[in-house]
Amino acid sequence: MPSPTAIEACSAGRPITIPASNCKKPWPASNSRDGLSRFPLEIEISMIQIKTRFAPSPTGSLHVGGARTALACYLVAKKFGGTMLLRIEDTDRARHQEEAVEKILADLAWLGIEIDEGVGAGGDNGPYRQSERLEIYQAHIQKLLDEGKAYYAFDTPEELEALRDAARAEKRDFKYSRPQTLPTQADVDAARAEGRPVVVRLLSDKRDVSFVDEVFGEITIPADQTDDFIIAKGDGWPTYHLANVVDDHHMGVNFILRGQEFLGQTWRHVLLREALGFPAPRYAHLALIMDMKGRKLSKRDGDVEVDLFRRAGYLPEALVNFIALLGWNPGDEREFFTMDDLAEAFEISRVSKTNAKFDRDKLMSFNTDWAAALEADRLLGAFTDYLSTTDSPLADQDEATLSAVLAACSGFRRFDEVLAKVAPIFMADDAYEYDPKAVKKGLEKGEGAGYARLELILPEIEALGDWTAEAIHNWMGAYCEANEIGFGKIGQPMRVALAGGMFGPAIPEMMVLLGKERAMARIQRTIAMRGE
RNA sequence: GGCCCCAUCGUCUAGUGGCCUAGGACACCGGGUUUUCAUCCCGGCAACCGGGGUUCGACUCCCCGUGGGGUCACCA
Repeated sequence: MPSPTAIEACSAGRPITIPASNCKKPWPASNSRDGLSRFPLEIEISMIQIKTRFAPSPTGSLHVGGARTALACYLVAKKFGGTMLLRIEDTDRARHQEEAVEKILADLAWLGIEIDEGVGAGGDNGPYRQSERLEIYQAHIQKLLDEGKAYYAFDTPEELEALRDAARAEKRDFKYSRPQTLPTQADVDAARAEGRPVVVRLLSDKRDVSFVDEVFGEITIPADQTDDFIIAKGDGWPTYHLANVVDDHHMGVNFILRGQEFLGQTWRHVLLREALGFPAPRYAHLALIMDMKGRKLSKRDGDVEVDLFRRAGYLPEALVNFIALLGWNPGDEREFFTMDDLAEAFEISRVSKTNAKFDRDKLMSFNTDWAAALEADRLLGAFTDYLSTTDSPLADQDEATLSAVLAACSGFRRFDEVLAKVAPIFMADDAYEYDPKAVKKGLEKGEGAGYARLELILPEIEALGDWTAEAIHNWMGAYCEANEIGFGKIGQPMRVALAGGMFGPAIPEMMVLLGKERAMARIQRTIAMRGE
């Protein structure tokens, strides 16, 4: 059964560094040269081994809000040569989804966020899944009980709900009222015998609770807003608050970054932490990401899961760059950042307190820029990764072909656009479809001028010696000049003949991708269509 | 509703009392380059939530109002 030794065991031999938090004067900082804090530092930052953690609950795959938090954890750890830990918070057995853990790991990896310790990385402070740490939590709960800092309670959820309803009806806050005399072990036994639930509540100090947040400054929760919250559920498992505080301490986490939804609940953590005798970590809460209507981002808004962006043809570099700039900026006018650039430039002191709206147009713009900037190798790798999520016939092409496709589509915004542009090329020569509007405009207009032009140029194309984009392009230019016509006069008919529509890569590139034989076949097929 | 937090172009934001006639980027509008789509280039439109203070001087500091968000679980 749980004993104090279990507690000692999990913190044995691990010196706890005291972070320079909890300093009084919060605003503004005059000496935040390290960029880590807007507040005066009491300890040189270089002396502290920073350890951040991302602690998702495995209820689904990673969404952009989680990705942003994880990115901040990664960046802070990396900037200061610290470590980032990944812990899975699965104390709620009902909502647990095992596949979610693998998905989260894959999403983080795709984004380029590397975990130093924890699930998927190992380490000496495990296990890193809360579902495997029950004894540790129970030991701490028992310790609190033994020291008179926590007590048992037997209310049923129904009774609690009734109390809340009553409070609401009277327009006053519901706060759990502590019994005059705390239950004894005999009361516990009696309750159990009666079949009543047995939970444990923290005996909260009745006082205002203050703490310093690195982005929001000093936060104070009035005493009348706190109460004796539950730390152990009826099923014996700890609540989020207890498990979280215990784990952060024993795992050596000293810098907590998380969403702003926890800001108003942090008082529970400080009270718990103090009852447990743990030193204070530094806190930084990140403002939330909203949809374009200003509401909390949800699945109703479409792609909010990282994996969906991957499947939609976005580059992880672009997503990371965009997300990093949601609520943070370097202070100058740079906007283009690699992960390494971010790690160097990122400063908690420059993180905004305002919620940010997730603007897909801007994400698209970043993606376009990144697609143009990425080295050919990396771009090819990303494209291959994208193709692996589709059922496109492109997925079977060799690297040389894929590279040629990418080059032919330079200026593209997203991988799905590349796919759309070259799709006709990778269909059978008698299978791609003609866009009626394009046929009318490029072929039929002017009493079949387009068809006539195709017939005229076919022999010249056949006579072409070099089948390279450059040679084809030169020939087209020379032909237009010799016949005193504009480029469009042959370009439009050729485009329709080659791909059936009015958009796609440049014609020479398309022809090279097709090969001479297939290009000719397509032109012939198109000519044969005349008069049908 | 109580409590906590926030408030500059449509969006992300710069701004730490005079450098602000408020800067950049995306979007949008106009023009240009281009054989198509896209890219790219040039130009333009566009904001300090309101009211009181403080000050010689407020986008910047204080107060109130308004608006928005978060949170008030045996979920995390």
